[in-house]
Amino acid sequence: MVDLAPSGVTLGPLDDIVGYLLRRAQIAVFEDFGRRFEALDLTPAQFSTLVVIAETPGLRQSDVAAALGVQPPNFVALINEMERRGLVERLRSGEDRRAYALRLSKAGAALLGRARDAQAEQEQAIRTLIGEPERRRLMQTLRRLSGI
Amino acid sequence: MVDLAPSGVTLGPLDDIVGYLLRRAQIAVFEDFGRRFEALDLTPAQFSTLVVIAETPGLRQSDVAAALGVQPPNFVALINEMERRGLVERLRSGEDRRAYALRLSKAGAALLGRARDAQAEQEQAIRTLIGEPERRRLMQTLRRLSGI
DNA sequence: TATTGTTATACTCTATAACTATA
DNA sequence: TATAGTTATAGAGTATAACAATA
Repeated sequence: MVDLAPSGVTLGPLDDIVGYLLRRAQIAVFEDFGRRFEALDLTPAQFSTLVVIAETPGLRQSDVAAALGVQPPNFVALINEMERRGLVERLRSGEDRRAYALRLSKAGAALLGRARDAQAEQEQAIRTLIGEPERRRLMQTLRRLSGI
Repeated sequence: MVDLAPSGVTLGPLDDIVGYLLRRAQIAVFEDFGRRFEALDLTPAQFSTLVVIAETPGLRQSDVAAALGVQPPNFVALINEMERRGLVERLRSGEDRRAYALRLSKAGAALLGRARDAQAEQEQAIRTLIGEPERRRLMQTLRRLSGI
């Protein structure tokens, strides 16, 4: 006969561990992203791909994949889908005919415009929650933490 | 004939998006965790499970799973593996014979001790990187961000 | 020989439906 | 009829090996 503990669970020490809190916050923010981007039908990976291509049109697939930390084989399916939807164009390079130069289509640029708006709204929600000075401070700290 | 852009990729606006920086920092911190916990053979999910059970011995599986945000079916395999390794004990409850009361074994408590040391070292590395006041401020902000 | 993009594949995480044994 | 734990399964995300075309 063993007794069960009453179900009032406490996370205890977990609530003072940066990695744990980082994970929980990341999940919450990504779920919020999912709700905001549902109508646009864009995942975080697709959104960041559009942003990088818009920033530097003509990049090779491998450069974009490396910048985003995606393995080249996994990036193929991601670009296939966005090309199928008419958001991204693959253009064979004249200099190196193995490589594609990636560009946004008109539709891709238009969708990215709407996506940036949705993204700005999320950033505004974060500002409302923690304040702008704290948001800037958080971003600075997160950049440093990436170098652990 | 299409020109490729020179491969100097810039992430552009992504570097000012909290969600993106959160994800990058979380990946970096979890990779660091992976290196530190390699010898202990513990994943973040296993470590947090040990912590919660140690904090409140006798909890049911479903309570621990809910506290950690793991679906009950996925939690079964996690507990199976830790029971197989002799770290966790499943004890049939007398009050409710459907439920298990979870406890750490001696070996589980010992391994958790070593894991807490490894975890404290990671926390110290973070202190070295960003300073203790900033670490406390970060944790507070992350807790608030989880409520987005 | 090396590199770009690709295919095939496998492994981890996560989510849902449906079962069993108890309540 | 409902709940605790379980099984089966399917979908993402991520990783590596090996190939064709081109350099």
